[in-house]
Amino acid sequence: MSRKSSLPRVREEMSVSRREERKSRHRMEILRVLRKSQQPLTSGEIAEALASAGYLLSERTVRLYLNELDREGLTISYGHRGHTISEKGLAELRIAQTVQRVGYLSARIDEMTYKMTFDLERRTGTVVVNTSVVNPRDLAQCLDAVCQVFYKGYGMGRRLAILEPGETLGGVQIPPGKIAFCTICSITFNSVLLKHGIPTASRFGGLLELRDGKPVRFAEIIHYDGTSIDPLEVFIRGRMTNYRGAITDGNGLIGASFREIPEDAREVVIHLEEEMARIGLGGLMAVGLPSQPLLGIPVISGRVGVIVIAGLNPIAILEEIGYQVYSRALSGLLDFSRLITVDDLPQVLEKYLT
Amino acid sequence: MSRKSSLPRVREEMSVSRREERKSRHRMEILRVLRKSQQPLTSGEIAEALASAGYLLSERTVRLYLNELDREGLTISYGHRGHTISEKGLAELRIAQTVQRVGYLSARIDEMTYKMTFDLERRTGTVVVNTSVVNPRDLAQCLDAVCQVFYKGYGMGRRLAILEPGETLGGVQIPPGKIAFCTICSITFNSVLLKHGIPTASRFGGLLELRDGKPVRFAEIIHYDGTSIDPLEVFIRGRMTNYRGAITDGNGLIGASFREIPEDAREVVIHLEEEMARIGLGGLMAVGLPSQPLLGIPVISGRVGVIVIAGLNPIAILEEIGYQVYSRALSGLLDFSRLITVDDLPQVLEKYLT
DNA sequence: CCAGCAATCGGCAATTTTGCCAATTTTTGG
DNA sequence: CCAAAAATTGGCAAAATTGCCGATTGCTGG
Repeated sequence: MSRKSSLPRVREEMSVSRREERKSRHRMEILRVLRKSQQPLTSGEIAEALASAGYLLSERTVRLYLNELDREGLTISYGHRGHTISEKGLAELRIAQTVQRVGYLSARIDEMTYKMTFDLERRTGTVVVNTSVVNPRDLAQCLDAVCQVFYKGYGMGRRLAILEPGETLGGVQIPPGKIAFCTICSITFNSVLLKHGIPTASRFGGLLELRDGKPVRFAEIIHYDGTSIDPLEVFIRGRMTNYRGAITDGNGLIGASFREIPEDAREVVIHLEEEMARIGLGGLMAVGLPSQPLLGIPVISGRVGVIVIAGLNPIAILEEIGYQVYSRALSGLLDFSRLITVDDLPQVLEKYLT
Repeated sequence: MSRKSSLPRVREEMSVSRREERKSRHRMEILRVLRKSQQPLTSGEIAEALASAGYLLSERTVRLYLNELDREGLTISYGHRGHTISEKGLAELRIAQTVQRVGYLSARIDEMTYKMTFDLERRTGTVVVNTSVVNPRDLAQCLDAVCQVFYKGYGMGRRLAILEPGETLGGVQIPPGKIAFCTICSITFNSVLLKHGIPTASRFGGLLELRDGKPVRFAEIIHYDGTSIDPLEVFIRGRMTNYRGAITDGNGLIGASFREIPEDAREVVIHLEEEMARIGLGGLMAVGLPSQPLLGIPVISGRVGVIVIAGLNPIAILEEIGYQVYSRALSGLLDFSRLITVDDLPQVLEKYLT
C-alpha cells in the first residue's frame, strides 16, 4: 500500500521498540503464569502452562528467561524445585497491567478456580456457584421444566442450593420475597482437575446445538479471554436458547463450555468426572481425541478438547418460558454441605410458597 | 505439577509436531493476509498487516516465508511489486480452515469492509448498514428519543434509511406492516480508510460509559475475534444500555467500538473523518496518541487507538424504552443515494403511519 | 523518455530460540 | 536410609528469526 497510498512509511524493520516489546511480552507471560501458582514451578511446567494458553515457547527458552528474571530479582529460584514470583516481580506485573482495567472473564475464571476449596474425596469445602434471583412462585410454575433439564443431563450434576431472602452471596443480598437459585458452576470441574495436577484451559462459552440429544455443533460462541461478560448470561438474556426443544425431543440449543486438557490426562479426567457424577456433580458432554478437533473446534496439539455443560442451564429455561430472572454466573462460593439434590427441590420450594 | 501429580509427563521439548505447528501457523497467517487483498502485497505490507493483527513477525522473516511459499506454488510473485495467493494457496487455506466453521465476527467485518464500494470524494457507491425491523408506530412513539441520539452525536453521522415492507436486504425480507430502520454501520469508516491505504484493526465492541457527554471507560467489552455474535446486539437485547441518561444529562452507557490505526496515519484519519462528518457520516468519539493507551485500553506499539460510535445506537433506545426490535448488525449493503438525513425522518415516517 | 527517489530483494552476519546431552538433584520404592 | 528412576539444569551447537546493506526495480515528475 505504501507506494500506492499517500502515506509515508518508515523504513520497515522490526524497530527496537517492537523487538523489546516482544521480549517484554515473553517475560510478562512467564510472570503471569508464576503469579497464578502458589507452589514453585519449574521451567517445564511453565512452558506447559504457556502452551495451554496458546503461547508457544520451548522449555529451554523459558529457562533462559527465568535465568534473566532470577538475576533481576523478579523471580526467586529454588534450585531444581522451581521458581516463584517475587514481590518485585508482582510489582512489575502490576505496572504492566494497570492498563488492563476491564476484567476479562478468563481472569475471573482463574481467580475462582483457585479460590474454591472443594475436596472430591472428602466431599467437603466450597464450590463455585451461579446465582439466579427469582420469584419463588415463578420457579414453582416452571418446576417441572427445570427438573427435566436436570434429569436429561443438561444441568451440572443434580445439585443446587436455595438461598433465603436476606442471605448474601458474593456481595449480593437476596431481596425480600425472592429466593436465590444457585447452580453449580462448571468451573468446579476445572478446580477439581487442578487439585489433581491437571491444568485446564477454558476457551469459550457457547450455544450448543443438540440433535436427538447429541451435540452437533456450536451455533454461537464467545471466547472467555475476549469478553467481560459471561457468554451464558448473554445467551439467556438474549433469549437465544432453546431448552424446551432440548428436553422434549432432544433438538435444541443449550449452554455449554469448551475447554482443553493435556492429552496425557484424558483417562484421568474421564475417571474423575465419573467420580464427580457419582456425587451429583457430573457435567461432561463430550471428550475429544488427542490433537483432534471436537465438533469442528481445533485444539492445540498435545491437548484434548472437552465440552462441559453450563451450570446456568436449568434456571435459564425460566427466561425462555417468559419469566424474568436475574442471573449472575460465577457469583460466589458456597459450602458443599449447602447443596441439595433436584429430587428434594419441590419439597424445599414448598417453604417459600406462602 | 508433573512430579507432584500422578500424571506421567513426556520428555519436555518442543516436539516435532509443535515446531511444525508454529511454522505452519506463520505460513497460514501470511496466506490469510494475502487472501484478503485483491492487489499483490509486498513483504513490508504483509508484515504491517500481521502486526496490526497482533502477530509480530519482521519484514525479513515474512520475505523468507514468501520465498518458500513462492517455490511451493502457494503464492505467486510479481517481482518487486508483491505477491498474491494462488489457487493452490487458497486450497491450502481452506483445508486448514475447514475446522473453523463458526464464523467469527472479525471475519464478517473484513468481508464487509472489502465488499462495500463507497467513494468518499464522489459520494457514490454502497455502504454497510445495520437493519432493525420495527413497527412504524413504535418508532413514531420514540421518534424524539431516536433523533436526540443522533443530534447528541451518539449515532453514526446523521444519515439512515427506511425500507418498506416487501423490500429485501441481506436475504431478509421486511414483513408486511413493519419497516426497516437502517443505520450506517461503523465499518463504513474502516472501508473509507482502507481505500485511502490505511489498514484498520477492529478490536472490540463495548458499552462505553459517558460522564457529562465524555467517554470515561468501557464498562463491558467483547472482542470481535472471539465472538460469533455482534456485541452490540448482545448489549441491546440484554438491556444493558443507558441511552436515556446519555441524551438527557450526558451520563449513560452507549455502544462503541475500539479500533487501531497506524500512528503515521493519525492526522490523515482525523482529516478523513471530518470529511465524512461533513456529509453526515461522522462517528469518531476519541483518538488516542501513538502507542498510548486510550481509556485504559493498551494498543500495539506504533498504533493509535480510536473509538467509533456504534451505528445501532439510535435504534437501540427503542428496546430500552420497552419496544421489541429485531436488530441485525452488518446486515447488508445499501447504496448511498438511499440514505436520508435525520431531519427528514419525521416526514418520511408519516407515510407508514396509516 | 529519462533521472531521481523510494521501496523491494537477497545475501550475510548477529541475535534469538530451540534441541540435545551430561551432570546434578529430587523423588520413589523398597 | 539407599539405589534406581525421573526430572531439572546449564553448556554448546543447530535452527530460526531479524538487522543491515548494496543491488535492483518501479514510480514520479519533469
